[in-house]
Amino acid sequence: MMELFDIFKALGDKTRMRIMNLLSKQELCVCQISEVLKMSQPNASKHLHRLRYSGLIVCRKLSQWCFYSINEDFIFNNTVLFQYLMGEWSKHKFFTDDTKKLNNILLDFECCKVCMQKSKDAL
Amino acid sequence: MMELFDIFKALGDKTRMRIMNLLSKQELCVCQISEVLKMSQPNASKHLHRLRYSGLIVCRKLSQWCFYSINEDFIFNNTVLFQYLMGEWSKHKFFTDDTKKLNNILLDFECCKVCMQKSKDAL
DNA sequence: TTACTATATGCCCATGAAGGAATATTGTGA
DNA sequence: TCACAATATTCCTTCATGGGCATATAGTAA
Repeated sequence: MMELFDIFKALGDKTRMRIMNLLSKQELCVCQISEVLKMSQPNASKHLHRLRYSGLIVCRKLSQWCFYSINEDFIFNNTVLFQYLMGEWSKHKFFTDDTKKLNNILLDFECCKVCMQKSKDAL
Repeated sequence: MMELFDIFKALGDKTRMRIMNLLSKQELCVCQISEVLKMSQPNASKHLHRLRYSGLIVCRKLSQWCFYSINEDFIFNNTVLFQYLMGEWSKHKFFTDDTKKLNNILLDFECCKVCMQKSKDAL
């Protein structure tokens, strides 16, 4: 089994929980995450690595961009837990603020217009 | 809100997850937990303190014994999560082994016959 | 009081995790 | 080739954590 405490350890960190909330909305690249969460790119990258290593997220590479998203297997194997998380994230301002900010950045932020287009084209 | 990541941090430890599994079966005192999990009493005590501080469990004192149990408020506020946990605990041998051992100890272990009786009398 | 029991706390050590800063890697385009 | 962009990795420091051990506390019984 994917060790139960590993899942909880991975989620037992403010930053990683915030990342999971963002990824539950849509696939994102590192620069978008570090922008929304106002953190350095290396730091975001490291947390993403951790989440990926724990099996919670997956990565899809497109030229120089890396698009992260929630691992479908994780959702499938932990449906109830994921439902709970979605519920909590939508309930607390702390997370909905991040979500709002994400939406703003998707509209206004220059950095990732190219990669967003690439992402869409590739689908 | 009870901080979401605090819940996950508290559960993101093998020992504490095992304790939660045991307490989901029934109210227990420290000596029973340390016996089942084969760990020192101070160590069990410290983990229980952590779980209590995080709001996951409560303690009921009866003379020199301390009976720990899952916090009903926690269950009420996190029903879906608790369902998930109960499901996982019953699914994996790692936890069901602890549960079996608990049952054996409740029958055979001398240490807590007195306190178990006290516990029942007090209800 | 004293002895004993159950539990809690404090000290210590070793390990691990988070974040900053610099650097390495990989891919693109000129 | 070189320059640049997105991401990953490494080093370092700091801080949190888990567990062993000894000790303190609280409650009971003689």
